[in-house]
This record gives sequence, C-alpha cells and structure tokens, in this order.
Amino acid sequence: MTTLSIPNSALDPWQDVLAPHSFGYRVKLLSQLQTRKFQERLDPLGLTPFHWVVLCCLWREDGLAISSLSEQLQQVGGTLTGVLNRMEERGLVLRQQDAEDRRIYRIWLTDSGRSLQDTLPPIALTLREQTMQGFSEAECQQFSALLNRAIKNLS
Amino acid sequence: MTTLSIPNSALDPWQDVLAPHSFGYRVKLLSQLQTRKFQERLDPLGLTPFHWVVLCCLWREDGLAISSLSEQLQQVGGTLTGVLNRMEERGLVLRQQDAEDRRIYRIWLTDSGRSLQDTLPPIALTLREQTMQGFSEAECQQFSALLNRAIKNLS
DNA sequence: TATTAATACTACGCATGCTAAGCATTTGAG
DNA sequence: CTCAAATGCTTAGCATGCGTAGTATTAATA
Repeated sequence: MTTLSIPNSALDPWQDVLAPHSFGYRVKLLSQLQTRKFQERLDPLGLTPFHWVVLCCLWREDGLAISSLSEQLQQVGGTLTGVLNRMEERGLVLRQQDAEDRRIYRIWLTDSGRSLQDTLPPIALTLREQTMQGFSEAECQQFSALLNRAIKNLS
Repeated sequence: MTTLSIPNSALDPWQDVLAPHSFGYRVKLLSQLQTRKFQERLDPLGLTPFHWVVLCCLWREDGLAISSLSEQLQQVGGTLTGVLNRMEERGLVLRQQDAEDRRIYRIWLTDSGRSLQDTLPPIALTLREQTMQGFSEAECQQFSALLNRAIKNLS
C-alpha cells in the first residue's frame, strides 16, 4: 500500500471502467482516505467519524427522531441503532421515547456531546483544507457542483 | 431516507464543513450510492462490489500475490483475507503458495472467475453512465482530474 | 553461521453498512 | 369500534474495513 499510479489513458477502451483506476473506485478511495485521516484525529478523543456526523445534526437541532437522522444522513435505520448505542454508552447522547408518539425515540445531546462543538469543527476544517490543497476557489466550487450532480443522478 | 437537500450557501461560516452538507460527507455519500446501485446489480449473480475489483486486477494479471492486490487496491491485508476466503468458497479464485517464496500466496482465477469478464464490465459501464448522466466530456475529465488531485493530497 | 530483522499472511475484535425479520405503536378503512 | 396496514425502531446475520497481534518464512547482519 504505497500510492496509486495514474491511469494510462485511452490504451484500453475499458480502462476507465475497470478498477482500481475507474472513476467509481477512485471515489471510493477518496472517501476511504478521508475516513482514515479523520479517524486518526478522532482516535485520541475516543470518537469515530460517524459520531461526528451525528453530532453535527444534533448541534443544528437537538432532540431529533432517529428517523430524521436517518433521512438527513441517508443511512438506513439499522446502521444508526448500533452507532447510537455506542454514542449513548460513550456519554455523548441520550435516547428518550417521545411522549406523543411512543414509536419515536428522540436523541438528545449530553453536555459532553454539546461541548465537542468547540473541538471538532476545526479538526474537520483542517482535513478539508488538506484535501483541497492547491485548489482554487473556482475549482472547489466546481468539484462540489459536480459532486452534487453525480449524487442526484444516483438518488 | 428520501433525497438530500441542497446546502443553503454562505449563511453559516461552518456550513461547508459540517455534515451532512460538507464536501467530505458528500464524497462518502456518492461512494455509498455507487456501492448500493452496484450491489443491486450483482446480487442476482451472488457477487459483491469487492469481488468485482479483485476480479478486475486478476483479469489484467493472473496469479497476483495478496500483497500486490493490497497495493493496487489500497486496501489493508486483513480486509483482503476475508474477501479472498469468500471468493474462494464462491469458486471464483484459488489460493496457491508460491514455490520460490513460501511466505507469498498467489491468487489465480478459476474458469468461473475468468468467464465473468464478459458479464461484469458492461454492468459497471452502465452504472458509470448513470452517474455521469448529463455530464459533458470536458466535465467528466475535470471531475476525474479533481478527484485525482484530492486523492494525491491525502495519500 | 546464528540470530535478529523484515516480509507475507492470518486471526481477532470492533465499527460501519446492508437486508430481512420482528415488535410495539399508531393510523385508517370499513 | 375493530382490525388490517403503515410507521418507528431493534435484532440478527453477513460483508466490508481497520488496528493489533501472532505465525511462518526469508533476508540481513554480526
């Protein structure tokens, strides 16, 4: 596992479809690289990248239903159950049954979870700056726009 | 889990850092969406997206050492052990100890694994076309180039 | 040559992720 | 009002992924 070599374009008609040089696999790789780098930074805090994204949602609006988290993060409920269990054990959040509709369980920040709002965003910003190193403002926006269009195409 | 709403730009200085609208999370989402769509197509064949990427490497060069697969795919060895076990059970590949250096185990395609070279690439191509729907040739190339630069920044 | 270091792989434990099935609760149709 | 359908969540099983530790083999060094 050193670095990924650059695809030698147009020799093979399938070259941009076959992994590991395919567009699809490179998207997966970038995602993995981000996760690995972020995990490194979060390890000392006993957190994971998934904890981060759940906390982001709750900082914006506390007491979200699990179904709302599921929709915002585009993650299936079964995945969230495990993550929220571990976040609860870790003391970041609390689960509370909704009094009106007892099918709903709402997730509330603890003081510990709320206080991370000062610590974590700068870490995430540093990672994004490393990812975008050498990109002009226009390139960042173009990258972001292309990403949104691709996501929309698959949604 | 319906669709992801568009970020309302520039209201919050952190808006492009905080999940789920952050660049990083959207990369992860695109990766996940690709995997889900691909998995749907591969399910009837009893295959997974990871099987696909290993097969791509072996079609190009059969008898690769596990360490070579690990480097090409940028995946840690521990992950490959499990995948190759299941691919062996599935009858796609064979493991064989290298006679020269008995630390090395080489992976060889079975006839079944080799014959998938006719079936799978068109499926992958269809998925890529769906992802890039509405993209000009220039936009595809730009997307690809930005992706390569971001990967390099994190490698 | 003896023994230490490096290499290739596996085993294990934990954290995502997915699907399918199951449970409790609420809604809605008759 | 009743009961079937829909909703919200959890559970279980499987497949990635990662880090760490362990085993076997080869290379390097003294």
